[in-house]
Amino acid sequence: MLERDAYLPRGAKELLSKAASLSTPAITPAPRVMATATSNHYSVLATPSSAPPPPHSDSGSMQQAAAYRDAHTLLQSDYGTLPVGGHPLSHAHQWITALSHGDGGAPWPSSPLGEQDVKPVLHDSDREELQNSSSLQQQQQQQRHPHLAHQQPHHDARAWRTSTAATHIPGMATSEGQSLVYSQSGFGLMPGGEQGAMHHHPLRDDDHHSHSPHLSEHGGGPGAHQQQQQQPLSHHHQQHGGHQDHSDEDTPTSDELEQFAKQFKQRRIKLGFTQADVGLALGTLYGNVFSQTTICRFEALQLSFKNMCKLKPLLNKWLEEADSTSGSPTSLDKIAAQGRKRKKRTSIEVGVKGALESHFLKCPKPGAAEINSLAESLQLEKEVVRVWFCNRRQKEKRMTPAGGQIAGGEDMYGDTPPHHGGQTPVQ
DNA sequence: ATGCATGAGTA
DNA sequence: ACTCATGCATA
Repeated sequence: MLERDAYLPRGAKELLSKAASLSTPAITPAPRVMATATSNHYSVLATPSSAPPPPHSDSGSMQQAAAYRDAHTLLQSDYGTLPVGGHPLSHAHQWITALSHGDGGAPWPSSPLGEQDVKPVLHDSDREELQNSSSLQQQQQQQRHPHLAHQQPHHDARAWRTSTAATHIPGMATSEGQSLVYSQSGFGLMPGGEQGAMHHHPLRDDDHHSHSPHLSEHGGGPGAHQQQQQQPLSHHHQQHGGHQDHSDEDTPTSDELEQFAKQFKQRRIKLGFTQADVGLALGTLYGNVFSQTTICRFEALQLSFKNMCKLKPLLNKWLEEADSTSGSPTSLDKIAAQGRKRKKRTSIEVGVKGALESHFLKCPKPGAAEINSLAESLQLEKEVVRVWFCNRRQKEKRMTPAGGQIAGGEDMYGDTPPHHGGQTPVQ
């Protein structure tokens, strides 16, 4: 019940807390300005937002860092304040409402920041390209799941730490923001190369579907991570047959990644940067902005193997940059932000969580019906329950070094039905 | 540091 | 409807 309230824009309860993570050490090279928390967000009706005008609006790209922070802060607490054409978004589940209903061009014109996108290096043309950095992922993992047993040295999320399989990631050694075209396909099949003979043929269905991308630009509005897409690069799934040794240096092995993460964190701290700073810098330097969360997870190795591999080069480059420019202020730019509506985070009570946990143990992949009943009994939104399970599964896969479960691997739960399109076996 | 959330791409 | 990458909002 409480949860439900959260959805409503009534702004019943919103504590604007923010800032916790934004506060950063004072060691940063760039002048940072902390924005003062404005005020409301959800309480659209409660208090008319007072969008303060941006201090700067030109494309000066210098103190964007500060600007960004400001912007960020404002935006965050400003969700419900968008004066967007007053669409009556008051339906319970319309959190994400508005985003792209062309109401005038800019989805979130209300941005008090004024910084639309002043990125020196980013332009529409770029957006498409640079985005590709975050594109390699899922397919691979998914496949390993069902039947990867012998196909590849599954370096999947949970097992990747244990398996020191030497995986190569072709491509992506570039040092340019725009050339970061990671080839994920190579990733998936490369194992055969070195492994020798475990794979039947060069390409199984694995690679051909691998490719893409997805970018999620969802809530990350402010981050401005626009869509990422990778280039059509012809799936160069180079076979393993004499696979060229990537002359570069990216062939992250689990150990390497671990080492790197460790090192990275240390350096970062020594240089006086926060995780958030790094994320921002990556955006301005290479076009892909990442949040503090992602950097944090990288350092904590809480990302999937593939994801780690993808980020490593970027972070590595940033390290070099930061290192060389340690004395001089680098350009900490920003990125424009767009506000987006995001549902307020639902807090699930412990008791309810326990119930969910129990069900999870019994059935990690509940069918729609089951989710429904669960939702009812727990008085949660069905969507919330669904998402909870999704996140729960992800977490399991993530294999945080903490629990130390690192399963050996195979499939944890039954996955999608082998054939015959009809999910929801459980009913 | 982490929980809940979004969304692209895919099955 | 799911997975996976990613992140806002929070603890």
